[in-house]
Order: sequence, then structure tokens, then C-alpha cells
Amino acid sequence: MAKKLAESCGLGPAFSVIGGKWKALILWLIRTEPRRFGELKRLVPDISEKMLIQQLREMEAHGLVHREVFHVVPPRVEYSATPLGVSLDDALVPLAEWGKQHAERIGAPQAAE
Amino acid sequence: MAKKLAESCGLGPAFSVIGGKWKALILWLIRTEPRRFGELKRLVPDISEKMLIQQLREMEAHGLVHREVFHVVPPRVEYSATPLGVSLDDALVPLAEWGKQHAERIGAPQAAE
DNA sequence: CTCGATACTTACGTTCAGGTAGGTACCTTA
DNA sequence: TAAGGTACCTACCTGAACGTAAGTATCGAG
Repeated sequence: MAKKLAESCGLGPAFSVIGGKWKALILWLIRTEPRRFGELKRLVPDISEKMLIQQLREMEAHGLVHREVFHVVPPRVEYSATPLGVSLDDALVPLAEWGKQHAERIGAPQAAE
Repeated sequence: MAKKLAESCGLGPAFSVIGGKWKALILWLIRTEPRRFGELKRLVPDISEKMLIQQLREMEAHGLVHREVFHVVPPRVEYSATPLGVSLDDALVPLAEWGKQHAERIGAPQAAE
């Protein structure tokens, strides 16, 4: 299969883990500090709760995200980046830089601030 | 439209340009040397002709790929990476490295408590 | 005058990521 | 009793991405 080829450049595994519409953004947001579920919802208002949970669960299964539950009166759950998650985010930086530099040249679907 | 997301981390534009199943692989293949259409077909046997042409055209429109036609007896078309394409491929390298290093860990995701 | 090789093009079908809308369970405050 | 906040879960639906298969045009070889 072509997978051999794809894996030869390592992008296959990487994309399988940060691919999709939201994961990179979520990882970026929890990279510096733990975030609560509702906090992430507010930070990414366009995401549905279903997608948010789904992406978080997948990233947790991949070892990128740590989930910590506090059994307190109003439920409290915090998501944070694991070392693996941080390393992935680091690997994403050059790509993000490239995107920033060439955003205009591309018909960027990126909302300006 | 989602504004701010102050962390508009440039990944949007980047992903819009190398996202999808095949583009990164194609870029990788034409990065070092020009490749003919049929050659790419052979190098990526799992891709359909339709997808190959489609991805190449989109990348050409984004300025990542240069297309050169030779009006010869059996038609000959060569695709090569533009400087922009090369710069994108460079930005992809750390991600590819990450993918290589953690390929196995991802293949077998473990849920730890 | 058909065959194979080139590089596409087109119509149609399927799959799946992502979106919508509602519900659950718990506790607190009033 | 009811409203409101937390963090989820579930079924259903849509649309774009992706795939399949066939057709087009040109030419030289046989």
C-alpha cells in the first residue's frame, strides 16, 4: 500500500493525530495552561460540544492530552497537554509560521482579528 | 465567523493548503526532482487519476507546484515544486520527524489512568 | 485500422468528518 | 418546586472529500 510511502516521510502518523478541523487549535489552547471544558467551549465558540469532547477524547487516547477530574460540587474537569502533546505542538510551529507568512498569498480562510 | 481566537496560529492557512489525504505526499515526491503525471501515478498507486490531477491543480493554483507541458509526440507534463512549495515542505519536516519518532506509540494508543 | 501509450475529463456513487438538537445526572441557590 | 450551571451523551442529518469507471484526443507502431 501507499502507506509505506506515506510513512516514509512520517507525515502519515502525524496527520492521523492532529488532522481534522479542531485538534491543532485545541492543543494550542491547552498547551500553556490547563483548560476546563466550558472554558474551551468559550474559547472556540464555533465548535460544537460533541466535536469538542470527541477531539479531546481522541487526543487523550493518543496521549497528547491529560484529563483530570475534580470531584467537586459543580463538576470540574481540566484538560492539559502532556509532554508528547507539547512536543507535537512544537513540531507544528514552523508550519504555523509558514501559514502566517503566506496567509495573504493564499486565499486564507482565517478570520482576521 | 469566529474572530479573535487571538491564537489564530497560522495553521488555518497552512492546513487549507496541504490538508487532505495526498497533497503532502505529492509535494514530498516532487520536491527534489520534477515528476511526470504517470510517474506520480506509479509512485502513489493508491491514488486515483482524478484525485491526482485534482490535488496537483489545487497546489498549482496555490503556487506550490509548477506545471510544464512539453508538446511532444507522446504528451509529456512535468510537475515540480516552486520555491513556495519547497518552503512549505521545509516547514513540514519537523512534523514529519515527530511522526517518525512517535509512529509506534500512536499505532498502539494506551489509555492510562 | 486497430492498439497502446500519454495526460487528462466527466458522471456518478459512497463514506465519513463534522453539525444540530435534544437529553442525562448532579448539585446549588432561591 | 424550579431555575441554572457543570460536563457530558445520543440519534440523526448534511455536505464535502474521496473513489470508480468510463470516455476524450493525439500520435506512432504494428
